[in-house]
Amino acid sequence: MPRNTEETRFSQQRDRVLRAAAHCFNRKGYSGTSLKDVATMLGLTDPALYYYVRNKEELVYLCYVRAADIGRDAMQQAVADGRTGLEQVRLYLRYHIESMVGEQGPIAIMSEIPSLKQEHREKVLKLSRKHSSGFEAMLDRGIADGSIAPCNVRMTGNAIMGSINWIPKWYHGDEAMAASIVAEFPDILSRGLVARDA
Amino acid sequence: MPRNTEETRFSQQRDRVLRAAAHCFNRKGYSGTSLKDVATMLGLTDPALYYYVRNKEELVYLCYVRAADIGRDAMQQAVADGRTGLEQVRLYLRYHIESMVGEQGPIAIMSEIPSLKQEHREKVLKLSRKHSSGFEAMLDRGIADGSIAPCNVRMTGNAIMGSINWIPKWYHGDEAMAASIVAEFPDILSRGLVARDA
DNA sequence: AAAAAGTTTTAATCTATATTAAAATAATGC
DNA sequence: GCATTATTTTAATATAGATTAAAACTTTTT
Repeated sequence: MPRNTEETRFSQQRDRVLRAAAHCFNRKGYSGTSLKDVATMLGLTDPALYYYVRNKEELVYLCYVRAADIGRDAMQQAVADGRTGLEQVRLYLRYHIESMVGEQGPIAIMSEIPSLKQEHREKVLKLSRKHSSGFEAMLDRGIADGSIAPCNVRMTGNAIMGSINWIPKWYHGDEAMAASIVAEFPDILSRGLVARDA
Repeated sequence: MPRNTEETRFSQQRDRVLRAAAHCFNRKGYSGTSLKDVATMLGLTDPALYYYVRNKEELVYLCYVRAADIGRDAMQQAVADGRTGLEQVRLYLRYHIESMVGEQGPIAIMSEIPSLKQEHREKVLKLSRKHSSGFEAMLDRGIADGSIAPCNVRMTGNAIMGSINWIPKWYHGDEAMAASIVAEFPDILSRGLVARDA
């Protein structure tokens, strides 16, 4: 019991740290936000953060891993829930976007991977590539099953993922806006994919 | 003659500075890139940059203004050249993307506007909003003339612009890739807009 | 070819902020 | 209530990198 509760409390607190950091990083960039910025946001002083992360670089790294995990979860769920490739894409968009603008709080944009130290950079790039491949696989599936019109999956993936990645740049917690994004984006981003002949 | 040639040489050099800076900023962010990084890229030492810009903040500001100008030019040209709203959108996408991956060298992503000092921030935000409105106006025009299916222009604009803004994050000068982007993106991004009934 | 203007460099300063160390406070188990 | 562990703070250190100043080239002008 002790081990367990302590661990959850610790990791809960750490998650708060990561969310606060994501919020700052999304607005002012990695080096643009000081640890003090993040700490202040949580009502702490900067050195307190070192209780949760080894250093600033690791803080970013963990934010990115968290972002990747959330994206992966959305995709897995979508693949499980959707029948056709098109359905899967639509569900993925919905799930992922719901996470981004919802409860899970701000999710870090992976915009400064180059600033990570080699080991971390490679791990994040790996996750990132995996996510891209996963998305392209959904597109291929849709093309194969006839729900998606043939297209350059690589470029289509880049286009759609870019649009999603950019959301945290202009969305900053406005509730009404969140609803609007969830309601509109999946459709806007997938409308161009559907096979005409069906 | 003297004034003129000197001025062009100066502004040409300054443009090289801005392009080098944009390249660095796009990869490692504002505070993540040192003036030394930028200078080294041009075969200079850091203090030399102060001959072209007042300080680092102004360097970013000028990069952003340059980016805005290029986007504006693309849009103006598109509005001049296209008949229907849909045509204008397509041309704009093509022109803007051609600029981004072409001659004009890397164009800065406006991802750290919050780091600018108030005066500059306001100016850039103004340009940015103007650009967004311009895009939404093209969409409205298309909906009015029947070339574009009715949609939430605000969100559709956010979606498409986000996709474009993200390009410099993954495109880093590969020629073949550039051709592919120019060939595919305009179509990928506008396919979802076209009115079905036509 | 001397003077002036334009451009870049070397050397010196200055500050913000990441990080560490040690101490203090709060919480928990016994 | 005491001892241990967890969490945060205050105080001190260290350094990178922006900025400034003054000097050295370089190019242009006359």
